[in-house]
Parts: sequence; structure tokens; C-alpha cells
Amino acid sequence: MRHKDDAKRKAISNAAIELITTIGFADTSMSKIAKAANVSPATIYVYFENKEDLLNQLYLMVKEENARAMLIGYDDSLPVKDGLKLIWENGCRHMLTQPTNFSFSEQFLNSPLINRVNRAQSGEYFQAVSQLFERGKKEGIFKDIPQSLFSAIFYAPSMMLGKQHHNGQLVLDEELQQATFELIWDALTI
Amino acid sequence: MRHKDDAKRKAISNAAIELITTIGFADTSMSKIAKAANVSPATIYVYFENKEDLLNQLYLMVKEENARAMLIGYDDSLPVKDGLKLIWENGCRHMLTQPTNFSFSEQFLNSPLINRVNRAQSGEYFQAVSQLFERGKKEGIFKDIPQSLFSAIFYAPSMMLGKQHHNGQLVLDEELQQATFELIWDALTI
Amino acid sequence: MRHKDDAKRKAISNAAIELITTIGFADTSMSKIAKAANVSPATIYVYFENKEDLLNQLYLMVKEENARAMLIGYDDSLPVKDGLKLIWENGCRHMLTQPTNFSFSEQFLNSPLINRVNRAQSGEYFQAVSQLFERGKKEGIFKDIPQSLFSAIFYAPSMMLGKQHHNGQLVLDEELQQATFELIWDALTI
Amino acid sequence: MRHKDDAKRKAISNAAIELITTIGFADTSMSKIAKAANVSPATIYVYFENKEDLLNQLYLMVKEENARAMLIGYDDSLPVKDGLKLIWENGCRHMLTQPTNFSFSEQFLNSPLINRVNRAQSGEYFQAVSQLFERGKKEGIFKDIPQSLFSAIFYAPSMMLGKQHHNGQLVLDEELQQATFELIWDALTI
DNA sequence: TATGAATGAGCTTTCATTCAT
DNA sequence: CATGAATGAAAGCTCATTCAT
Repeated sequence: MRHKDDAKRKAISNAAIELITTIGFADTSMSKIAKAANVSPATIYVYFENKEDLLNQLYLMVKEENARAMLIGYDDSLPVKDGLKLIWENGCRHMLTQPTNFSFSEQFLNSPLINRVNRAQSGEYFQAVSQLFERGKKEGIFKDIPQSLFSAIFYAPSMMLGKQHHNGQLVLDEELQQATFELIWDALTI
Repeated sequence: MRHKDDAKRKAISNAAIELITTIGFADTSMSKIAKAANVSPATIYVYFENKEDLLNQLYLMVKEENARAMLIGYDDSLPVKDGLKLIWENGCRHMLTQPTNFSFSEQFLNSPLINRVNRAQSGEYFQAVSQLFERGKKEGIFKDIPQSLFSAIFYAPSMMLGKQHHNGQLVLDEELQQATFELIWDALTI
Repeated sequence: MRHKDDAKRKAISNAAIELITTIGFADTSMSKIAKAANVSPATIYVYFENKEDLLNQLYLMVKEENARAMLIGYDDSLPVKDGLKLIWENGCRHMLTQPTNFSFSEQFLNSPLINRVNRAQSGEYFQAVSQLFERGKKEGIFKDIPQSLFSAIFYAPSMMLGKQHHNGQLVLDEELQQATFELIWDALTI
Repeated sequence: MRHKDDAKRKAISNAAIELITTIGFADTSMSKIAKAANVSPATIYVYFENKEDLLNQLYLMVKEENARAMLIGYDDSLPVKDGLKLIWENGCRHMLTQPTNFSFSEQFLNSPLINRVNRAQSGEYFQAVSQLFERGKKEGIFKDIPQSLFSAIFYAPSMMLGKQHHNGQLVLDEELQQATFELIWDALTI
């Protein structure tokens, strides 16, 4: 009996994500994924139950990866502004260096597919940001707003800029990143 | 060339948008659209060249509609803050009352399909916002930032909240809308 | 718009029955049927909902045909023995001249597929035989047995012989037919 | 060659027969058989050459079992009628108590698969019935008919009734069995 | 204009079988 | 002996599109 080959699973996942971001969900077929991953179509079904299962697992995988990347170097003891900036910069960096992951999750997030998976944030990551926000409120730094609004201001603008960066509509360089963070900070703080 | 039956064209468009937002691009076929619009598959090809043309025209149609909705009641002579708020509130209302249009353009915008159409903003609308932004800068109200950053702050957070509203993750009521606009205003202004 | 072509429907049906009797249910695929009928695989789905629907309709079609053949020349006013013999000989002739129909229904009848269609006998035919049997009982010709037993004796042996005839295990000629009918008559009558 | 684990061979055979009678030849795959038998698909190929070999061996196995069951308690020295009745009742009992075997061989017998195996009757059993028939003829009990006709009358009706019994169309109870045998006896004897 | 019929190409998935352990 | 991994081929079916009316 052969062992299940993690490299093969990874090859399939990567091929799938690559294809989806390049040609879109609608045109990404199992055969194309198989061809791109250099396996037989039937082999995909050794690692994934069916197409939906494959897509869902890809999404969860990418979400975890994103969450992990955001917390690199983060520490509860950091001052609020430093902590927030670190996470925000981690996010920017990840977004810019992993365009495929970014594009995939954007596409998935905005498709009806998302309704069939657990939409919840990755646990550890979610807790860290949540605690940071609460701490900032308690220290009188942040305005008294619900967390959903905090998140919308914190994430959405940079993601929009990131998309435009990848489209070639602008360059999200260090300077623009700093300027963006400053605006966000001004929005959130008293 | 003008086609006789504009109602039929509209039926096809609506059926397509409805299906795409409900079951997604990948599962929306020409036959399903035809069935939902109560026409023959062949009839779609009387009004649209092919599937890609249909999707592109849908996107342009929706974009125009959105742009028109944003400018309702707008007037160049309004004070900067009043004008900006009017547009912003128009956007919120449209987003909340036209969830199908909203979901469709989000899905389209985040898919590779977008790369094959003109990404440019609708003319009249774009000019209005652009001029408002420049006026605000000249009057010393807005910070000295590029328009792309202005747009990201202005649009992205409310769109994120709108998505969550439609998902049932939160309720974007009058109060939350006001709070959001205040944060955005704080971010943009000196 | 083209008309639905009854010749095409017939071609598909014939090809399917021919294949099933030749290579069996398990090896008869939609593509093979299509190829044998000289149509595209997709065309089959214009005339039949899916494979199961095709098979069921084939069975009903064949059953009707068989029933019709059994009653050729039959008349209520015939004496019991003459009527019974006429039907029986009709059955033999049909069985021997339409081996494909015969083999198909035997195969279908003995497969689990039969459980998903209406097993009931074809109306007109069933009534005729039923009435004949009752008349024979009333006239004191037939033994007092349930109709199921009457049917088993009446049909089963000749069908078994028919099968062997088609297999080449024997020749079901006029003489053997007569001998068989005499045995059946002896079994049924007082 | 003798394989170690005859239980495993039996498990595979039983699973296969069970599946075939339940869902039919066409839908019975090697993987499904493997799953039902709690072995790996590859294991089936340790015991059987391939799918066709498996099916053929199953048929031979079932045929032997049937033949053995028919002769239980049979003895050459029994009077003709007693001997015939014993065999006939053995057959009925076996048919009613082993519906799976019965349904499997009916299905196999009526499919083109049968053409690829030896159709001949099981040796010992065939001889016994053959001799009984000849003895009956010599003793002036049976009509002067070919053995094929004798067999058709002897087996076919009860098998038809057995099928209907398993379908729930009737109940083949002791009484109906007796009545059936009497008709058969009347048919065969002078 | 409008349509259902027709189709080759392609879809997702399972097939029977072999491989490597 | 026994197995899960692996696979090319084929399954049933739907696709976007064109044809004939």
C-alpha cells in the first residue's frame, strides 16, 4: 500500500487556487486542475470528496494561512497602537506578497459558495484582534463603536487598495500604506 | 439596432442577475437563465451575442444603475459635507434596497471576468465625486491624500458592512450608518 | 424550430433494445446507444429525461407491443379452447419472431429495475384473458384455481422453451408447440 | 491453489450477490462489493481474476447450491411420484428461503452474461432428474414428451410463482404449492 | 423575432484494475 | 496475503451555441 502523499495534496490545492484566480470559478474544472497538478482526475477524489469539498477545504486552508500571517510577531504586551500597526502591516505584506491567496479568498468570499462553509474567523487570530480592540477602548484610545464597525474601517480600505494594486490601477507602496494607516487610526481614535 | 421587445431583454437580464447572485457564476447556465426568464435559450442570442457579452452588459447596466442612484438629489452647489453625506447615504440606501444588484457587482468585481471589461467609473458620477473631493481639498477640509485613498476610505467600509448586513451578520440600521459616516469623515478631514 | 422527429425517437429506442439484448444492461451506455442510433449523446436527452426514464419507457413500449400481438384476431365470442389457443399461439409467434423484444422484457422483468415501474398488465389485454379464464371456469372447463396459478401454467413453460429456442438449446417448432399446449390444457382443465 | 481465508472469499461472494439482487448488475461495482464485504478492492483480485470471473464463479456456486438443495433426501428407490414431489418441494422451499440466490440466478440466467458460461445443468442433479423422468416414462406414468418439455412444465410455473411471491404479488403458501404440483402432475402424466 | 431541436465538447464522478508497500 | 493509493477510460449528463422553421 502506498502512503497518501502530502506533496500531491499540495500540488492539487495549489493548482486549483492558481487556476481559480486566473480564470475564475466558472471555468475551473476538475480536469484542468488535474492537468495543472500533473495527476489523473481520479486522483483528486482520493484527497477530496468532490469539487465542493475541494473548494471548501481550499478556503479554510487559505483562511488559516492568512490568520497566521497577520499575527507574526504579535504580542499581547505591545502598546495598542504598535500592536494594531503590526497586524495591519502584516496584513498588507501578506496581501501584497501572496496575491493568489488574496484573490482566491476575495472571490470565494463574494460568491454564494461562502454560504455553505463556516464563515467564522479563525479562532486565535480573532481573539487577538478582539482583545486589542477592547483594550484600546478601555484605555480611552478608541471611540465607543461596535466591533463590526471597527473591523470594517480596519480592513476594508486596505483590501480595496490591495485589489487595485494587483489590478495595476495603483501602487500600494510604503508611503501609501502609511498614509492609509494614519487615516484609519484617525477614524478609530478619539 | 433597437430590438422590439425591451421587456424580454429585461426579463433575461433580471433572471441572469437573480440566478448569479443565488447560485453563483459557475452554476448559472444559459438554459437556466432562459427557463427563469421564460424564453427559449435561442432567444437570449437575439439580444446578446454570447454568454460573455451577456455578463458584460449586465455588469455595465448595473454599474450605470448604481451610479445614477448615488447622485439622486445631488447638486454641485451643496456644501462639501452635505454633498458627501448625500452621496454616501444614497449609496447606503441603494445597497440595502437592491441587494441583488449589489451582490452581483461584488461577485463580478472580484472575479477575473472584470479584467475583460472597462473597469472605469461611470462618467458623470465619477466627475461629480472627483470634483467634490478636489473642492474639499481646496477648501482645506480634506487631508492631502490621493483620490484612490479617499475612495477606499469612502466606499470600502460601508460596502463591507452592507455585505454583512445581507449575510445577517449584523443590521446596518440608521444609527450604525451615522456612526460609520462620522468615522469616515474623521478619517478624511483635517 | 424543428419538429420532434419520431423516427429519431424510434431509432434511439431500437438501438437501446438491440444493445441491451446483445451485451446486457450493465454494458449498455448512453454513448453506445447514441452511436448505434446515429445521434449525439445529447440528443437522447431531448427525447428522454435520463437513462432510467429511457429504460422505463422502453419497457412500457415493449409491454404494449406484446399485449397487442397476443390479441390479434381474438374475439370474445370464440369458444374457450379456441380463444385460449389463439392467444397462446399469438404469444408463441410473437416470441419467436421478435426475439429482441422478448429478450429485453425478460431481462428487464428479472432485474431490480422492474420495481420502479408499474408492474401492472396492459389493460385491454389483461381483461380479455381474465374474462376468458372466468368464462372457462363458469362453463366447468377449467379447474377451480386462482388466476395467478392459471397464468403461471399458461405462460411460464412456453417462455422457458422460447428462451431455450433462442439459445439454440432446442427448436420450438410447430410440433413442440402443439405438444406444449396440450400439456397446458391438460393441466388447466378438469 | 488454496487460499488461506475462505471466510473472506465467502464475504466477497455474499456481498456481491446481495448487491446484485438489490441494485442490479449495472450498478454493482467492484468498489461497492469491496465496501460491502469490508475488504479492499484490491483484495477481490486475490480471490478472483476479474469482474467477469467473479460473476461466473458466483453463478456456478449458486447453481451448485441450488442443485444440492433439490436433492436433499432424494433416493433412486422412491416411487416416481414421491421422488418427483420431493424434488419439487425441495425446490420450492429453497426458492422461498433463499430469495437472494434465487433472484441472482434469475437475473444472471436472463442476461447475456449467461452465454459466456457453461449453461449445462449440474451433473449429479441433472442425472437424478433425468433418470426419474425416464423411469416414469418406462413405467407408463409420464406422457411421451421430450425432456425439455418435461422440464419446462416442471420448473417454469413454480419459478414464476416464486418471483411473484418475492415481489409481494401473491403468497406462495402450502396450499398454492400443492395445487400447483397437482396441475403439473396432471400435465405430465397420461 | 422567436423557438425547440440538435449537437460536439466538456463537465463531475466512478469505473475496473494495477501498483507499491 | 492484504491493502489504500493511483489511474486512464468511460460513465451519465449538461454546456454554450447553432440550426431549421
